[in-house]
Amino acid sequence: MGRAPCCDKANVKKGPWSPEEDAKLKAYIDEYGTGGNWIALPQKIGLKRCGKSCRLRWLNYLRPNIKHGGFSEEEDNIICSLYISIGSRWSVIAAQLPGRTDNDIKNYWNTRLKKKLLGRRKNSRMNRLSVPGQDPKDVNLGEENKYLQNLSSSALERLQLHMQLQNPLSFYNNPTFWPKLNPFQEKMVQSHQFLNESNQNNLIQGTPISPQQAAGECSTISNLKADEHQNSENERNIQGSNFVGQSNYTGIEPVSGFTQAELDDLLNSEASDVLPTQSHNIAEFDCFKEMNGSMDNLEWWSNDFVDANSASSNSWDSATRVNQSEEMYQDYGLGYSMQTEVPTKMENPGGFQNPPSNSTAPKQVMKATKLEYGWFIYPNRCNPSTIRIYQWPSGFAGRNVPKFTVQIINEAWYVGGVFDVQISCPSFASTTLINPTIFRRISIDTCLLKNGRKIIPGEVITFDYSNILPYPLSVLDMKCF
DNA sequence: AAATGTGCCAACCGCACAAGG
DNA sequence: ACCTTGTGCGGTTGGCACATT
Repeated sequence: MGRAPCCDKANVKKGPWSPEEDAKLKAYIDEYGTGGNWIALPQKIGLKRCGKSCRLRWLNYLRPNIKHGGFSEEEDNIICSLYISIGSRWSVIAAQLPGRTDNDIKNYWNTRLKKKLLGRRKNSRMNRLSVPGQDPKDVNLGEENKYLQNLSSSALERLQLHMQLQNPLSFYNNPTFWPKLNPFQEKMVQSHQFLNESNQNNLIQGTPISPQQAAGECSTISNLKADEHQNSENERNIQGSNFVGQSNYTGIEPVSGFTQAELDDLLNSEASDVLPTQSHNIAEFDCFKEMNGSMDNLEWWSNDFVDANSASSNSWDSATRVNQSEEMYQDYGLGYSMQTEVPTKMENPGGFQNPPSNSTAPKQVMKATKLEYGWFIYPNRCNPSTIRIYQWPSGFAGRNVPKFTVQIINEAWYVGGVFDVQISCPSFASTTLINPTIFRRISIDTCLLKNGRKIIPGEVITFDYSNILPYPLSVLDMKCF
């Protein structure tokens, strides 16, 4: 037996709203509010409309400060980045764009932005994929085709977008497109070249880390405990003078504290080898100490990884597997034109003074230990000098959403280059400076910042973009120099 | 000029979830 | 524990406007 209809379908008007109906609804809600009952509302006003229809009309059209059309490049960036990371959670995406409704964004994505980003070659490409075994080289293609066919269209889109960002001809991966470094940065590039090459051997070349692998990475994150002393030092500095002096950190340590053997092990591990150990080890994280070691918190963290393996948000895992046949995608045009958006000069974010890169002047550090909610970072691909930090909304508690964590979206944006990174958080009085940081293949190791670990000047930071399930709310800016 | 195709967007539909009885 | 109800969300559709053939 089906569900009872929410209203008498025979006696409700459908279709476009008339100006009179709009006026009635708006006048009533302006004066009395919705009364907490949309179903009863149309009868009170005398509208022959379904309550759901009234709600939709109000939320999508009549509500104050609603914007229609005219999406800016900045909004495009946000929508795209969030779609790649969280998929079609339009309401969450809409929460990042004041005045925009989920319906508006959904329509905009489906009718324009998706085409703009994915280009028109998708179909021909996918058609080729549907004929396995044509190319003798594609011995494993049949299996992967099955896998691809099982992906949702959303996952495929996100995968394609992701793969585009890994395109070696893309802006992100092609140094010739990058803005020129200042002399200090050039010097740092040269002086750290051998480190880059050394680290490169320890990196997972062109291969996104699956959620399972990410879980594995977290399972080894207790290696970071060795840094706790340094962190404590930093914390004292932060809470005291807001200054972190030059660190002795050499940056030679393998990525994320991994040895090559550990990395190999990680890459060869099956999820079943990894997941069972995670809950034991993550209990050692600072973040859980901050959260009083609550098992609830432990649970959401575990669920986060489980969710990352589920169908709804698994495209990162998908990327890992499909990436084995990356050539299938590599000649996609870069649907997203950002070359023209590269600023000719790096912007100084408003609100604080940034000391010269080679200055020995004290630098302020963001007080990051008391994050009430979580943060995640995503790159503003339009403006390569800017990435953004998002904050978890408190309202999502109870929906298996982490109270706080730090995540990253895509590593490709950062590939190569040396940046001084200054994190500016308006809600904090001070800022964090990473100076210098070698961004070779970058994604924030979620655990590094998740546990409130301070970013140490001179250290090599590894970002991990793989296990992302953020529910963003507010935006803060983080800018690179 | 008519037919057809395409883009766009408001609105609808059905499902999932939470709250309350 | 189960059922009912209201709400929120994402996918889909219908229809209008404009472009192309």
